Amino acid sequence: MAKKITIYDLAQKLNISPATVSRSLNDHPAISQKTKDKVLLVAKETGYRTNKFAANLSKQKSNTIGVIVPKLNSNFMSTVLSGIEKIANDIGYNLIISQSLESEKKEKLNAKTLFDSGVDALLVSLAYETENYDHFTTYTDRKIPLLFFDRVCDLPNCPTITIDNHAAGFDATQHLIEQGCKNIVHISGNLKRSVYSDRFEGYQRALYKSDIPFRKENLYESDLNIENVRTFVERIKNSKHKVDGIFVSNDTFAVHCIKELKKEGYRIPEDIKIIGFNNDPVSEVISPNLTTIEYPGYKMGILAGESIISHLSGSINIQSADQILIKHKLIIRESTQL
Amino acid sequence: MAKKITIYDLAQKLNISPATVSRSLNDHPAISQKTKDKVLLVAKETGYRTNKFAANLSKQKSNTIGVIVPKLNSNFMSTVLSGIEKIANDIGYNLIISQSLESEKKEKLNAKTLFDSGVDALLVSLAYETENYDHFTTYTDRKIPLLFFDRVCDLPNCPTITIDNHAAGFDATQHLIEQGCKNIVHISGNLKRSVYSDRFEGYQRALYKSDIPFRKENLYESDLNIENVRTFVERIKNSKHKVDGIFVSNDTFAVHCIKELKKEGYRIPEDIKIIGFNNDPVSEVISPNLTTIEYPGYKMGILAGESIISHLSGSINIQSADQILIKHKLIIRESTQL
DNA sequence: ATGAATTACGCAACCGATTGCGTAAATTAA
DNA sequence: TTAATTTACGCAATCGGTTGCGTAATTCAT
Repeated sequence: MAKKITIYDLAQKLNISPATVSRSLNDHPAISQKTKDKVLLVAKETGYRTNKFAANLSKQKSNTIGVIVPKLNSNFMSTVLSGIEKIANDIGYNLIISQSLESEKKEKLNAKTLFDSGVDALLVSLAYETENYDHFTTYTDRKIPLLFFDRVCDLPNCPTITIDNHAAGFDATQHLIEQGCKNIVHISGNLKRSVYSDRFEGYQRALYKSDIPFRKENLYESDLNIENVRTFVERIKNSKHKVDGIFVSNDTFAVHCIKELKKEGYRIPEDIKIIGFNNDPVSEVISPNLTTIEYPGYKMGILAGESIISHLSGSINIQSADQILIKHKLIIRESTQL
Repeated sequence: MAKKITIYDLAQKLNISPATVSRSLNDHPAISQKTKDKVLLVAKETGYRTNKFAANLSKQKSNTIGVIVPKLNSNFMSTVLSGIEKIANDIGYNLIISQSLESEKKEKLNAKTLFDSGVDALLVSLAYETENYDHFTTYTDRKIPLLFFDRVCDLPNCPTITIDNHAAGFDATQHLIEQGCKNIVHISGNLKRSVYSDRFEGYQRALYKSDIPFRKENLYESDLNIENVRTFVERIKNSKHKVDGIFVSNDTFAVHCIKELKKEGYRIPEDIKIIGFNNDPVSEVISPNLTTIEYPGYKMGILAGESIISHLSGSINIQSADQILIKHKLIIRESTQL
């Protein structure tokens, strides 16, 4: 059971003051190199470890970044987190990760807990449900850097990182149109979230541009839970107007649609063409391979990390509310091409 | 910009001592209900938030659990983390998550950082590389609960959570044998990790039990990175003895093997039967659907969380080094059955 | 009513590092 | 050699709760 040794112990051993020890350890310019060396040496020998609790208290910062995500266990989200962690780890920050499980209530709770834990910054991807953003004012009031990624909101002066979902939705739909689709269904997530509503608008704009009328019944809003695939396929089957293209806002859902449609005897892409979203690993496993929009999660994580760091280090003016857009890319595979 | 208010402020407002405020806030029995009520009320009104830094310092605990995983972005690991987070969150603990990226060096660094951050407990799934476990003695010395899951090691008095990999490897192989396979290849991860070596032993035992000789060339050890699929398939093709069954220690790798083998003209399961491991979502997307071993990640996370919590709350004797085994299950699908 | 037993709360010493301010010591200038 | 700078370090307050111990206040028993 190793003894806890403090700067006071070191000070005593060296016959100097704790203040000097502290400054030496932090490489403060007002301390001579000779003294620093002595301190560092003894610190090594005794196995001194700085007590973060004390340092945090006196500095009022924790070297910790909080993250709230809807759920950890999705390929996209864990990839983003992986990127964030990489950056945080590289510069010596810890990451406290919590999930809202798509519940606004839990999100509020997590925001509060993380605040009380004294995170130096907060990264958020919103829950489906969240409509009210008051739980973040605690942060903005105290000038704690706050950044939204993927599922963002329009809070003033809050940087966001997303792809251009509007353009991506447009590109996806446009691609289907170019492949000859005349009656395209769009399966969307919760339209309260701009990620989805933007894609939906892009979809509409593409239709409009090609003089294809938008039919209300061609919009299918859901939580993209694959349990709903069945219902959706029924709807396709019973559709008055023959559906020949589907733009799904999520690869996993798209993949299961393909499976189900194939069971129903549809040929893909001959009868129906399908495009997904995210470029999830499953998109290359399904047969036919799924055309999709690449949504670079890791890069998003890296950028989110870097961006929040730069805010923390104060190198960026806190008022400079930036909106980072990451490039998406259309990846054409078999599900939309003969 | 809200003012920071402390227990001293509350004390002043109420004309009582900070000690009483503190005890009231913590529902200490020595304080009358009347006083507690008054304190709570004023605390609410003024928007008092306890300063965790100070509390941590004086209590020498952080209400934080550290986690080190090889990588965040795998379906299995993020599912486990999701379970851990659920438990931690429910009982008011924060989770600091870091990834070793399969590097022993980084794992050591993370262990040190988390220790310095004052985590109350540590959950670890080891990196491929790790052979030396000295970085954990800091924890055991200080009696900080330490638990390994999935990729575990045999440190004395350290609880572990795994499935019975030996039995699972046996079941997988036995299943292939029952389906008529005579020459079964095993694709394993790094055999330094017991998860993999146990499965390998199970594989051997199953062969032995059916009087099938084990051929050295039928063991393929790799990092299970799908870039190696190609090499592996070549090896199958050029094998002296016709391979008719493959047991892969990882679904993702197995799925890509199927893709590649199909390209080479092999029929699955007619020519070669394949069984994977993990029951990853992709296993139900590939055609033919992949037979696999279910490895309940979420449950593992839940158990890991609960177990470490019980150690924390001291309800379990610290010496009671337990080894929790989670039940696995053989899931038979098309890739092994005609 | 009075001593004994409870109950309710305050005092003050921590927890361990940080930091503004002041000053002795060392260096330079005159 | 002495005064003016500069350098190097120490003092002591501070961050905000927590908690052992002591005592005043209240309740109970007789």
